[in-house]
Amino acid sequence: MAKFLTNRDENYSQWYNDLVIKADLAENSAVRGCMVIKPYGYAIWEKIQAELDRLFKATGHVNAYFPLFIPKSFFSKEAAHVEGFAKECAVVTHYRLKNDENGKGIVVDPTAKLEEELIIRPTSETIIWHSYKNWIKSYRDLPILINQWANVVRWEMRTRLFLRTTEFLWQEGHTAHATREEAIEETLKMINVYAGFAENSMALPVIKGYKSENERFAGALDTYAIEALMQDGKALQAGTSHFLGQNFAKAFDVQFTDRTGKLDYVWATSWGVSTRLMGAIIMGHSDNHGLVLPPKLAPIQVVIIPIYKNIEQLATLSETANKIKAGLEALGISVKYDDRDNNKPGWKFADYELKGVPVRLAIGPRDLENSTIEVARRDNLTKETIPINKVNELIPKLLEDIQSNIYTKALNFRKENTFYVDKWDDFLKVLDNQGGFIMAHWDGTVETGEKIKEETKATIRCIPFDSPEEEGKCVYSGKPSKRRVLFAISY
RNA sequence: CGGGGUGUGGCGCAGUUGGUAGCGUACUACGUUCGGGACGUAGGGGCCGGAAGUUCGAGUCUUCUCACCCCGACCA
Repeated sequence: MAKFLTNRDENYSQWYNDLVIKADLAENSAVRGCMVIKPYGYAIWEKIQAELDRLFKATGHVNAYFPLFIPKSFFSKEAAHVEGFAKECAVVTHYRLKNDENGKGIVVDPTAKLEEELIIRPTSETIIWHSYKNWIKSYRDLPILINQWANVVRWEMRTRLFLRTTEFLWQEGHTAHATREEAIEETLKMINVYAGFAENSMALPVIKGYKSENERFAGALDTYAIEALMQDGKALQAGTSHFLGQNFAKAFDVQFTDRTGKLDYVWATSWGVSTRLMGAIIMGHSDNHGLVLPPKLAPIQVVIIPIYKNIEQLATLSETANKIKAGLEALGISVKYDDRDNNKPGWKFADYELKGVPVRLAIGPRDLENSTIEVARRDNLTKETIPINKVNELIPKLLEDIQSNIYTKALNFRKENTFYVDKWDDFLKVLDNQGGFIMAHWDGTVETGEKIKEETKATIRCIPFDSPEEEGKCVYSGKPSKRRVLFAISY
C-alpha cells in the first residue's frame, strides 16, 4: 500500500489528484487552470501521439498546422458554433506592453489595441475552413484529409488535472469531402480508429454511439463519441467525431465543381482526442498502490532493480543486469536499470509501483548464484522467480498478458456496472448506489433528457451503435421508445 | 459567479494568553546498511502570500487585498 496516497475508496477524486502529482505526471502551474505536464506524464502523451499519428496516417491523413489565433469575425460565421464556444474564449486585444508611468512595473499599452480582436483557438474549424476556401475548386481537390496536433484554450470555470484544463493538448482532424456519404463514412471511420486505440493501446473498453441532439458539438449535424466507464462509476467521454454536413462550407463559402460541372458546398468532418485520455488511463486502471499503465503506453515497460551490499557486488550485478537490459531492448522493450545508490530496493519497489511500471525485475546475489531473477507484475502485484535465460522469452509474453489482463479487468468492471433499467425507481437506485452505465429507454425528446439531467445529473452519454431495436417505454416519461440509450453521470 | 478551505525552508505541517520561528521529510558530507519505503552523526536552507494599521513588540490581533485548492452551475 502506497503511503502518502489517498485511499481510492475513501475519496476518489482526491486519490486521482494525489496520483497525478505523486506519480510525477503533472502539477498545477502558476497560471490558473493550466498544468505543467512533467516529463514522465509527457512521455505517456508522446506514446499516445505516436500511435494515433500512425493510425491517422495509415488511414490516409496528413498533418498540417494552422494559427493559434483566430480573427473574431471568423467565429461568428457559423451561428451554432459561436454560441457553443463564445462563453469560454480567451481574447487577445493588445499587442504591446510598456513601462508604467508611475514606475510600477509593466502595463498594457492602450495605443497598441488591435483593430480586430483575436480569439485563442478553442478549436480550429473556422480558421481551417477559411483556408480550405482557397484550396478547393473542384472535386479533384477532394478529399482533404488533414490532422493537426495543437494546443487549444477553453476558459472553463472549473478545472482538473488532465480531465479539464484551461489549455490542453489535442489533435483535431478536419476533412473535406465531395459527398455526404463520404463524409459520414469518414466520421465513422475515425470514431472506429479511436475506439480501436482505446481498446488496444489504452486497454480500455469503450462504447461507441451517437450523441443526442443537445450533447452534439456546436455546429455539427451528428456527433459520434466513445464513452468509457471509470472506476468510480462515472462516464468519461474519451473521443468525438463530428459530421459537420455543409455548415462550415456554407459559413465560409467553400464550393466546388463536381463531375457533372455543378457547383455544390463541401461536406465536412472533424474529430479529436485530447490529453484527457491521460485521465482515462489513470482512472481506468490504477489502484491504491498507484498508477497501473498499459504496457503499450508505458514509458518504462520494465525496470530492473539491483539488490546489493557493496560496490563490488553492484558491479557484478550490473554486468548481468545490463546484459538483460540490452537483450530486452533488442526486442523493442523499453527498460530502465535503476542502479541509483540513494534509495534502498524497497523504496524503489514502491516508487515504480506508484509510477505504474508494468514489470519489475529484481536481481540480487542470491539470484546471481542460481542464475535467476525475480519478476513482479504491476497489474496483480504477483511475483515469481524465473531463470535468467528465459527472460527474453517470457517478458514479451508477460507484457502482452498484462495488457490483455487489465483490458479484461476493465471490461468485467464495466459489465458488472452496466444496468438494464426499466423503472424510474431502479434508475435512481443505481445512481444512489455505485453509479455506472445505465441502459434505458428514452422517448427521444430533448425535454426528457434535460429533465433527467436536472433531477439526477445523469445525461445521455450516447445512443450506442449496437443497441438493438426493441419495443419499450421511456424510463422517465413512459412514452414509446425503440431502443435503449446509455445514461451515466459523466466527467 | 455561489459555498467551503488553505497560504510559514523544496514538499508536508506545528506554532498556546502577541515576546523575535520549529518539527517531519527532502537536501549536503561521512560512516554503517541494502531481498518491500534503513540508521547514526554533523551541516546548509525560511521572515511567515501582499499592503496598511494597533502595539514597546505581530506568524499570532484588525482592515483591505492577492493567489491557489475543493464542492456546484458550464464543458473534451
